Amino acid sequence: MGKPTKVVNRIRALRFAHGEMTQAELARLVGVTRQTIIAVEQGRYSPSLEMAFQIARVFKVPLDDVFQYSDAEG
Amino acid sequence: MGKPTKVVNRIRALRFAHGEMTQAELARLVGVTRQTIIAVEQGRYSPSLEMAFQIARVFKVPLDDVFQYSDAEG
DNA sequence: ACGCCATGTCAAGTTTTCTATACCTCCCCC
DNA sequence: GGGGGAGGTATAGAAAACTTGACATGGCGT
Repeated sequence: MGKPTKVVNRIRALRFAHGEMTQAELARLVGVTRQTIIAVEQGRYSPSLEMAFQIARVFKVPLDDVFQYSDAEG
Repeated sequence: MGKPTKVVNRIRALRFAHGEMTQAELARLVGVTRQTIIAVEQGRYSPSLEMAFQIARVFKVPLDDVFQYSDAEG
């Protein structure tokens, strides 16, 4: 299942916009494992608020720039 | 423990700024239980990203207006 | 004094998020 | 034609978030 999540994200785009940053590198900078990044990037589940803030911080953008709430779904 | 959380919030202030909205009413609008609102408002744990977006939506403000990430904290 | 409402606490339980291993495919390079 | 790096899958289990229900306190109105 995983319930496709109401929150969408631009992590993949932001990674490539930041020097082709790999999932492993992002995971290291955020302080989580690689599969957590994969799962969040794919929208299999939405991250904790703390992790969301840390991802935004890595990319030096506001949180709303990484994650958007989509009402239409589920 | 509960780990005092690196994320702080202005939920209480926003509730009072919105017609003295009660915790129970906010919980109803967000779609969670009253205890969850209490715990998040007190910073006992940080909410999921979805819940954070829903709270911001109730108050009609951006997410960054409700929650702030504070690096300094143990 | 009494009831009621808002806030808060505790404890036990479920669901979701996250970790740790392991393994798999595809592409590129030597 | 083998090795390595990047993305992805699967499983089991820990940790955090969230629920349900019961109970305690203080303020307010009657």
